[in-house]
Amino acid sequence: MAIKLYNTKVRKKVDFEPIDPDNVRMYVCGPTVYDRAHLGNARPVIVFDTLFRLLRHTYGADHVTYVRNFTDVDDKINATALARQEAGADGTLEDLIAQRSDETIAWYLEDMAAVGAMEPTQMPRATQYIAQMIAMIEDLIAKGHAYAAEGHALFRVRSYTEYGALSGRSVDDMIAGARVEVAPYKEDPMDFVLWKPSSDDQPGWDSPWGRGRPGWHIECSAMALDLLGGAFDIHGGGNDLQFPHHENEIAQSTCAGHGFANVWMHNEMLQVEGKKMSKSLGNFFTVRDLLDQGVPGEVIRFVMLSTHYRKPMDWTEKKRVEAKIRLTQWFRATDGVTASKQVPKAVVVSLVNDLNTHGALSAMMSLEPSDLKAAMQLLGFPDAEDVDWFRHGIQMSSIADLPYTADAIAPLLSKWQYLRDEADYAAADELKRKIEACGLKLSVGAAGPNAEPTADFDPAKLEALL
RNA sequence: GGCGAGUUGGCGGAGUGGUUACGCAGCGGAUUGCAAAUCCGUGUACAGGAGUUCGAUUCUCCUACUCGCCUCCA
Repeated sequence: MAIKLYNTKVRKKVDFEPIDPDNVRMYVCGPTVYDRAHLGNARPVIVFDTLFRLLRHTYGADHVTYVRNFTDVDDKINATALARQEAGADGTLEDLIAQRSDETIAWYLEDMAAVGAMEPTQMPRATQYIAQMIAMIEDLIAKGHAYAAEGHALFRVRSYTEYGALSGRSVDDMIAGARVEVAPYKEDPMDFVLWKPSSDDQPGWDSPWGRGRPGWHIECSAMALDLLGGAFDIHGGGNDLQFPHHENEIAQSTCAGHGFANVWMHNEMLQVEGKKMSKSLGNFFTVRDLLDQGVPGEVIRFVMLSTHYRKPMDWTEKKRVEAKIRLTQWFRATDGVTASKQVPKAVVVSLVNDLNTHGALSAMMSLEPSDLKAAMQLLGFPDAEDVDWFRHGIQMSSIADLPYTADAIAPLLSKWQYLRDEADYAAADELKRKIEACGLKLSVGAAGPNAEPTADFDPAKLEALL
């Protein structure tokens, strides 16, 4: 089935035709590793992970290369390292910077794994590509698209006539907007930094322009070239990166003589209860915060996939609750079931249509268990057999296989059943009321009475009932 | 100020030039000692105005409103 993707570059959906079906190549802008990933950071990760899975499903698992970088050259990382040094931490500033990056990367991978994201094929770090960046800058200068000035290297925006095409802006309009940094060493206010000088307390590398560090944009161009070649298939990221980051990447790579990405994909932003997530509004939280609050990663993933990636996604408490209910039903339906070999067509049809994940989830509402399981696997949901919170709930509802409170619950449920069998409903209801006061919820299924713990479950109260 | 996206039933959220998803909630029913769960049934909504058309929620233009980006931020 042909995949259609919305290409920001041409502002419409296009049939996706890989340059090489045996090696489909995708680059996604990764995080700056200075702190825990917030919920908004998880959106592109989940979106492009889903695309990665779809591409693997379509072209074969070994025929897709997915590169996502780590930006580990950044002033916020430096600031943390410097603060630690001043607080008396051992090691050089370089060590402390590396330490901060390393721990942040470990957190990131842990949190993203929790929401079901596979690791990309390659995860290059900016600090490993300094030489390639310098080479590319030198090439741009040699070709007249960049220049050195006062320890900086700058991209000459006026030398690239297509500048602004991706984001639909013109250089003149932007200057009219007057929100550009004016600097004496710039030929034109729109020119952006490829390389900048470092002071002694900042990390730096030797370069033809003196000791310094790369600007933000050049790393993606250099890494993509090295790992994916001069032309590749898909470049993704949040739509806040469209300008200037992606515009600048295009300018750099194109002027260096490379084809760069054919398809540009941008996900919309995340909101929380209808508002932008921000520290000042007090609605800012990380993926780890949610996980620690007991929100399972697959619930986060479900909520993310329930809105199309090109629409703003509103994270709400209500959606979180509904997602968990839905997933519980699906896990219940697929527990112990063998997945179908083929993913149901209705699900694939939605996904290949510009990653209509909501449509896919909708189609999954009416599937047979084995088909549902196959679809869930394609979308990156774990198997029911591997989900701890789900297993725990099942265990609690099975009299034969209860955890530590089994001895307490079993006789109580037996007694309740006995009273009901005897039609002594007044006594049965009274007992039910007491048991439920302990935070258990009673129900009657085909196999007999069940007890499921609620959030208020208190084993101590249960012990007291005996 | 510049650029862009969006506005669908009570809510969430797809999609389509004519037959109008899906989920939640609601309502009716089955079942149930009562519940829960489950099952069946049930809802013609597409911001406003103008235009194109035999016909527009779907295309074009205008208006209103919302949101995002332009500044470290996915």
